[in-house]
Amino acid sequence: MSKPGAYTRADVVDTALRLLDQYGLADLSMRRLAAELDVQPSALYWHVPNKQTLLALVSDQIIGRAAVVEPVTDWKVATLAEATAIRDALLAYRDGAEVVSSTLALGLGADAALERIRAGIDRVCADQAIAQVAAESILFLVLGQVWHEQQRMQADSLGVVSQSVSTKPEDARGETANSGNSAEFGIRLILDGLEKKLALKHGSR
Amino acid sequence: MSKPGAYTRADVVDTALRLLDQYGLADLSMRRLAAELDVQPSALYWHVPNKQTLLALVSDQIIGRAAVVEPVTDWKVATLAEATAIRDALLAYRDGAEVVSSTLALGLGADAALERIRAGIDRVCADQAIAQVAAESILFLVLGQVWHEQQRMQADSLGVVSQSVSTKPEDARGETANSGNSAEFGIRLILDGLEKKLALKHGSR
DNA sequence: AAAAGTCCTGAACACTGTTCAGTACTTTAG
DNA sequence: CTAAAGTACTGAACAGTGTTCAGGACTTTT
Repeated sequence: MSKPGAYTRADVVDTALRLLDQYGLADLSMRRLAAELDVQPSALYWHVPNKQTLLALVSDQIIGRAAVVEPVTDWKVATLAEATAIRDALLAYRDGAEVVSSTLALGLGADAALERIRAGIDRVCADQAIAQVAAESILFLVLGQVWHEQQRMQADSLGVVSQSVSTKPEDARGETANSGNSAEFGIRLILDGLEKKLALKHGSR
Repeated sequence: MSKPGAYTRADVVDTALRLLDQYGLADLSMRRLAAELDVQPSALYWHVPNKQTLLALVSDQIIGRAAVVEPVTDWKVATLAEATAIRDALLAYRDGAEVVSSTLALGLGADAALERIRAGIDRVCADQAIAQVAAESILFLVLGQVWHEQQRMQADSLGVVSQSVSTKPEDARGETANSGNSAEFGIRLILDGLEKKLALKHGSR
């Protein structure tokens, strides 16, 4: 084994995730992470090759904590539930969408998200290429929306309050509920489009 | 006026855009930009308040150079053409999608892209909220795809060549053509889904 | 001739990710 | 029981980063 007080890679990743949620991605530096663990910055590089990899591990942690969806028969409902679970997971951590987006774009990890969305689609879509594009479409859509949303949250909380006239009293609750629905709405557009395409394929046989 | 050899804000932005395309976003530092203009780094802060704003201006430049689409009657064709024009604009500059994504997420500029896509949708969609979500869906989809694509390009060119067996001779041309088609495919899914939703709304009256 | 405005210099501040030789400690091997 | 190997870390440094700020030329306006 090792020294009793020694940290593992999992400890480092967990602490990084906690700091991310607490201070945001911009303030998540290797030095800050090291200080939080009462350790020299260079110590982190024993556990992790570089910061990018650390963020990839954090990403995996974020989407790994997405709720498990109970199986349902309708593939559209199932896929929508899967996408919503991922959406909620991204929303659960500060700057979650930005971290996962970057990681995914760089091609490191975070593939679990795609796989989960594809699982529902694959049940009805035989064409692998179509299923892949459809799943990517849904994932990019969710990531883009949540990223935008989280950035706005931070901007709002950071004093740039617009206090505009357009803020009707009912909007306070209404907006949060609506943002969830309008997120679903975009996904539904893709699913409906896919359904139509699949129906045509079956019908033209 | 001013000293003849003096730079304008446009000069700074244009040079930034050139350096972005040449060396990529990661290597686009204020110091490098200053060196390229034969100027001290601090001089840049007379033209621009900070780097984020600079990148926002660069973003506007990128999507501002998207080709003008000739007007067509079919709203779906028109919107698809608009989205494709934006896609091509992003692809025209190295790391174009990443820069625009970040700018858009931060809520600075790059709204022109959304407006262009919405224009086509607004022609048939009376509900502002629906049109907004549909347009956002398409834009996020395009940004995500191109970002991923450009990152893979850079990774490939940077020696991490997979030289896998799956690279059939025809794929060299085929992939480029296909990536365009599969990009269109995702957008079409959204447009088809929207069309169905609109048809239901009209039919249920 | 004086004031105002424009564009930039030079130096510094407070960070950042990362590397590397060395060190204490624990576990395994002979 | 001693020697080697492996684990987890220290301390210092390197080479950069965005940004600020007092001041200096230079041009234009008053």
